[in-house]
Amino acid sequence: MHSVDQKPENLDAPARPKRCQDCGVRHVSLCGALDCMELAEMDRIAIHTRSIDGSTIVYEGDESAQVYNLTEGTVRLTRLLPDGRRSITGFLFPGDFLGLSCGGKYVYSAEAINPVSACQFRKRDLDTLFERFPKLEGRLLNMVTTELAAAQDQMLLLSRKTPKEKIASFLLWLGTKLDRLDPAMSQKDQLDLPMTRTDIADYLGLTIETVSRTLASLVRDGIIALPSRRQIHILDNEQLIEIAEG
Amino acid sequence: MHSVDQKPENLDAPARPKRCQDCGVRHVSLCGALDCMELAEMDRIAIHTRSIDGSTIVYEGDESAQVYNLTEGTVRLTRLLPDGRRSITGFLFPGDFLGLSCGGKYVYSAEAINPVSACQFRKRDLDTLFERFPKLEGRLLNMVTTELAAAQDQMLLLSRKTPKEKIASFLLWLGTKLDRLDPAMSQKDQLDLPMTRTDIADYLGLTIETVSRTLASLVRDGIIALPSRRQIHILDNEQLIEIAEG
DNA sequence: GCGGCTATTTGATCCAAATCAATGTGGCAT
DNA sequence: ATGCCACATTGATTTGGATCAAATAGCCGC
Repeated sequence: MHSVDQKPENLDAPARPKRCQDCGVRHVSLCGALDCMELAEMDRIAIHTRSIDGSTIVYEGDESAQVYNLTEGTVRLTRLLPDGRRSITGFLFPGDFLGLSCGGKYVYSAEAINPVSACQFRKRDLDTLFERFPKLEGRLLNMVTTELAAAQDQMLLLSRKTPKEKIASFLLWLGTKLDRLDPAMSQKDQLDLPMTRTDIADYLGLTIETVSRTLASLVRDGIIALPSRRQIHILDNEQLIEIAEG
Repeated sequence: MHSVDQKPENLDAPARPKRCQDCGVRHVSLCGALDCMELAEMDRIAIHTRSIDGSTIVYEGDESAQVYNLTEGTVRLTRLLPDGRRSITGFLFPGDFLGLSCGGKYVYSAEAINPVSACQFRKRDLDTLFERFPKLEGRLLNMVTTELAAAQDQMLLLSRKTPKEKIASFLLWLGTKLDRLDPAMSQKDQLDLPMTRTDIADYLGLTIETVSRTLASLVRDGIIALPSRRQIHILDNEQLIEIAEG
């Protein structure tokens, strides 16, 4: 199905993320939710890891002893049915956490869809940290709660939206995500897709053919342009919003 | 669409939940995750409320100043598209929390589908409690994380399972839920549905006709029986499991 | 630039589930 | 009991998106 079976490599001399300009600590990019002290401490116990394009970072069903905080790149979370049908339950971007799930096992596989860097923590180290910084847990609670709300949006999308609405919602969502990553550089109307059509299809509960045809129809209507396979220009944001919701 | 527009009634002399046999405190049923001290304190700041069948407890988009802990009954969480298409993103049972979502607004409506009792907290009271019992937050984090995993299961179901697989998964899931509520009384193979066919359809991303037909086909295959509209006997659990996953 | 490979697009056909349309059933108020 | 009404089932028809099947376009190593 997918040839992705390398464990992430912990480099011998681990590449460290850049230091924060403000406070001098290295970056665990927790969406700006942490103060410097917390950042510094989290960084102290982190191992910096890299995963190459296509490699699997965690495997569905594996013992979940590690938690990751993504610092670079994009990760897809996948679930499989025994016969190979696949669902992508989410994409992770820098700042997102991976592996927080309670209980002993990961409930999804996480695969790098481009070169990824992450800070890796042992779960029990993190627990120790929670005791020293009780507010950390509250911040994570907020993050997970936000994720849950997003998951519910996705359920509405998957169960009740048409392919056109799904694609429109997806493009708008991706726009805000990419914009948040680098507000300076990105023009919100010019998306660089990190994922393939297959990924989009598995994220939206469609086939690649339907994704392709739906994008084509949006091009025909002058709402988007496809300068290349991995680029999408949004020409008419207003109308995209209109399509996304009845 | 649905004639559900009564705010929950805070009874003048609020009915208090039963005291715990072990420790004498009143029940905030947090899935057994709390110790007696925490329970007692949570109970102290709770208002006990009741909602009648069909009433809406919280409205999508409303200011979310209240958190509820369900003690009796069943609640459905719904999201609507502007044109009325509906998705039920989950059902809540006694012990479940409602309204934890961060940010200022509820992201779904919550409706009682039978008579419901709940302990109601002001969010800021809960925050105060978190400071006194820092572990509480960690426990909630675990609960929300578990919910998130369930949400991802549901995404796989919605996007990639066939109607038959959806119904089978639903029945198995409901069985474990109802069983957990009252392990003594319930026989796991005899389900009392709290929800209508429409609710099931909106939960599984199907139409009521398809729900009805699919149940009928399971009856034909001798896998379940429908003694009445709100009762389902599971005759062949093994096969139901087999159907639920390819 | 030239194969060779994979991702993507496009076209033709099919089928499962939605929609449309009755019909049946159970619960409840009178 | 009776009638009413919302809920549920069952049947007929339609259709949107899946599937099957090429064709095309990038992209990489050489």
